[in-house]
Amino acid sequence: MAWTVASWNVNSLKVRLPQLLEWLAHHRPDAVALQETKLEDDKFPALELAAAGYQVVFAGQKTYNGVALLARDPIEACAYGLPDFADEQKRVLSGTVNGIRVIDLYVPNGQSVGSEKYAYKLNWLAALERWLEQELRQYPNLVVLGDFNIAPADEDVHDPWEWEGQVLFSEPEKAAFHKLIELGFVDSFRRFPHPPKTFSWWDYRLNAFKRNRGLRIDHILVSKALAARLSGSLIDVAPRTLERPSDHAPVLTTID
DNA sequence: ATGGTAGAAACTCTA
Repeated sequence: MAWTVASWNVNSLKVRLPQLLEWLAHHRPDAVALQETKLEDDKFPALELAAAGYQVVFAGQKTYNGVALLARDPIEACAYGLPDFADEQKRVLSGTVNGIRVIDLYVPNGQSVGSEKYAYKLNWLAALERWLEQELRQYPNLVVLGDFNIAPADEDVHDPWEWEGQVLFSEPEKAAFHKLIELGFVDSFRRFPHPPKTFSWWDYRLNAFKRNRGLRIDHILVSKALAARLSGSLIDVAPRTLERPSDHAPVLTTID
């Protein structure tokens, strides 16, 4: 039986809940990782999602960040945050669904190369790498997905020359992404053919979506054991065409 | 040309 997992940076779950419910009804993914919920936990729409057939776990805060996992079957052994990296920002949430360990990430944006937030991003990614090395040993069936805020290769950027050296596409960020891959992950999207210039995020400004001036910064990495079972991958741009969209499109991967 | 838009919240920060 095929198993589908998705990731979507919703940029405010309060605003995007109607779009999310519609999207869940249409795609019926088995597990979903959300980022930028921007909700404190007492405001999380657990009842609405339960009515849609999803169990939920979440780690939120006011105004910024916030992650959540949704699944049709129970989410077990939940864990919060990066170990050995004290952080008030709610960016990491883990759980086991249908025997597959799922880690939802909202990687720091980094703001601009050389800024304090950029240094925080690189330190955060180094801590992530150390942790995922251990997680891979513990969980052979491991999915790490979310908003990585890194476009890993030229093919993932509408204009690599324009973006060269910029945050989301700087060499240290790309190096950090490739070190994650080298731990033993596969970028599920690139296991299947896609049209050129397929992206997952477009700036709200300057008609970037209409002009397809996007980046592919949302990723679903799967361990080698799961990579052998991949049967498809997709970025669903439809929600980005709606009124009042998130700036990110959902990404999906199916495992047989 | 260093802009512009969106979200949350509070007249600014983050992305």
